[in-house]
Amino acid sequence: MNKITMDDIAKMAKVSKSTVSRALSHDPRVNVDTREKIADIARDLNYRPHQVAQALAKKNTNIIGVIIPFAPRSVADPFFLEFLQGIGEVAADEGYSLALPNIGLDQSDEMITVINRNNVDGVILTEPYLHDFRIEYLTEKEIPFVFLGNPMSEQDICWVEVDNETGAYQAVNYLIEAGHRKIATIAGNPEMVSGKYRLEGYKRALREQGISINPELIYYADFTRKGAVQATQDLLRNKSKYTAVFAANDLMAMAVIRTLKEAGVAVPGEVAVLGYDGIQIGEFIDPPLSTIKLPSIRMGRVAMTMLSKLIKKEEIEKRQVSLAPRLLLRSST
Amino acid sequence: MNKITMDDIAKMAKVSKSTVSRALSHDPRVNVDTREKIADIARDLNYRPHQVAQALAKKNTNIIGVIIPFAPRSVADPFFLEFLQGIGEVAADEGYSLALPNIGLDQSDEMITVINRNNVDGVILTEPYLHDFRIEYLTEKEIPFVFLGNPMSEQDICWVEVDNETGAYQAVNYLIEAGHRKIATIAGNPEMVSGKYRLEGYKRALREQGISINPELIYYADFTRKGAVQATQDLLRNKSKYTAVFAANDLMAMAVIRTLKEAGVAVPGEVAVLGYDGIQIGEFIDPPLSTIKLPSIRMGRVAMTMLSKLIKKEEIEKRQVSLAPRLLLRSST
DNA sequence: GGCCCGGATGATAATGATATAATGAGATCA
DNA sequence: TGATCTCATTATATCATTATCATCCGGGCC
Repeated sequence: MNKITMDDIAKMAKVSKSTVSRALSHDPRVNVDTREKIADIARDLNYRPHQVAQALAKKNTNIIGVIIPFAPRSVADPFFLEFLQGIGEVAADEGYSLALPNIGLDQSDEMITVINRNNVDGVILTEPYLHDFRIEYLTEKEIPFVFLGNPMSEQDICWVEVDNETGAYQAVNYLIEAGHRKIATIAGNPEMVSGKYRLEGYKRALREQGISINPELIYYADFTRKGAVQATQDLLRNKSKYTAVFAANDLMAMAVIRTLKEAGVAVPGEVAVLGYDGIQIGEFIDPPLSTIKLPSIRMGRVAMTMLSKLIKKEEIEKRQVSLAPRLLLRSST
Repeated sequence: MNKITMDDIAKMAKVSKSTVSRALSHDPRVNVDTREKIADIARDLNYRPHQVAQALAKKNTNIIGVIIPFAPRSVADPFFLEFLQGIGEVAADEGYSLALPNIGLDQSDEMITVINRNNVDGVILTEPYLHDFRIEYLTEKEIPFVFLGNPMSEQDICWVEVDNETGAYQAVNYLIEAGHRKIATIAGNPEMVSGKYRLEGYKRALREQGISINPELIYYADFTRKGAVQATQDLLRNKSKYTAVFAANDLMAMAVIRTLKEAGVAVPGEVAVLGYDGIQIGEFIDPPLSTIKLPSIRMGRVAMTMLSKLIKKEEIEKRQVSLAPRLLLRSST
């Protein structure tokens, strides 16, 4: 099947391909009549510009790389899919495609491949680490990027987040006001911003209410189901008393609930469980999961909108967007 | 930041860029010494080929398009994410990136955009329709493609599936053997292959066991949660008796369970519910969902492996792969 | 000595678009 | 009337590669 090119159209319209190029990109310099003639021919032939050639000449690909944690998290975590949905909506409107590089455990290698091959116009990153090496890398390469989550960098970086500390504070504060005094937490990876500051919020809530922080009630997992099961099993062997568990994400909260139930602990009767993220599936489990609801889809939209402006070098009124967490009470507390 | 090109390397190595190109692609015609010299320089400069230029010259992009139903299904349905994971693993191994075009309701437009712009080497499609127009389109354009699901076409198309009819038959047969006689079903979209044949399996199981098919117990939804809630509400108003519900996917099954529970119907006490897909999240709901487990990740791997061979025009021993469904009993039945 | 051969490399074209400089015709102005 | 300017269009360069054809050179053969 012969693909039709700009040259073909040029010949048929008896003009040069420069004119065709301009006509199709609505350049005002080309005469209205010729533009319409060219447009007609292009439509008749069902012509679509060759994106690769266009990308080479224009130096942009209209492709956005989205760096989502793949194994072991992605399959398990609907939160990122919701976020992706938000990105996708805006990206489609703005004419971008999404590329999902399959990021393994060693993100540095993958980053180099993705970025250095000059085939993305910008990148959306998730899960910032403290002192995230990717910032320096992308800055040096002059690739526009937006973070999901505040990477806590001194630089003026674009990001969208829901403040982790505030959200966690709000969560634990609620538990305290509901009468809980002994509150355990399954914290996330403390090297990640989200892991660290959700724990900080937990601690601040306890402190402000005059409750001493018991290190034996703080467990670390890696935001995965598996890690949470392990942590909960440790918790079950713990001699300290506790009446509530705050998990640093919903996925872990769900694992906590199941593990507790399997051990014969009633939720929320004996132990209340509170999650974080607000994934849709949370309402289907038993008991329906109380959680801190993040506007995941909206965050995706905001991130992509920001990235789009960044790429076009448009003015961005707010380069750091902090959305409000919302306590979503279902039945696990 | 100046991107380094092949020309730069050519100058430094004092050879032509033809030689550089050949050396870097391990062309045997180039002398071993010069090849190593060039390789050294390229490594020192951290050179990566410009993928877009490469794509233009070589006429392939190393990008695979994955057509996943976006709104309203994707966010909701972890099944596709699991499938995507499988694709991603193999794609990474084979050096392909994945592009996720944001497919809206009107798939035809999107297909044209994706395909006609010459920027994917191949496509993986999900959810075949009966007489799927995309087959003709892709065949004509000579774009390699693999379907998730048997599109029931006369042509020799590549696909991976778990036979819908068999899986559904197995599911319903189990219900019958467990003593159920009045079994309702929430069928999927009957224009989709999966919708139609899961219903066929349901019917055959009843027929073979000598149970008459009651059309009043057959409801149609569109594989979404929302549709299933509606269908379940209709079912609740139904005068016919029933003791079990077979839902054509897990997402709907979960909605069925919740809607029944909200109406005060005990699951599985009064009504058993059986799903289809085997998404991981199903084990967390109450009661944990019994289902037909599809090897979603494996299907992704198989599909991508097949597509890769198709692109390279390698021999494919089996162009149609049918994997076995597995009845996964948890507690909803 | 002339010819061929093959290994190694160079020069040039091709890929399909956009960007930039050049051109020609007609209008405007001093 | 010649110079300048504008407008529409063409010609050519550019993008960073790969593909194709050409060249060079030493060695073996007749």
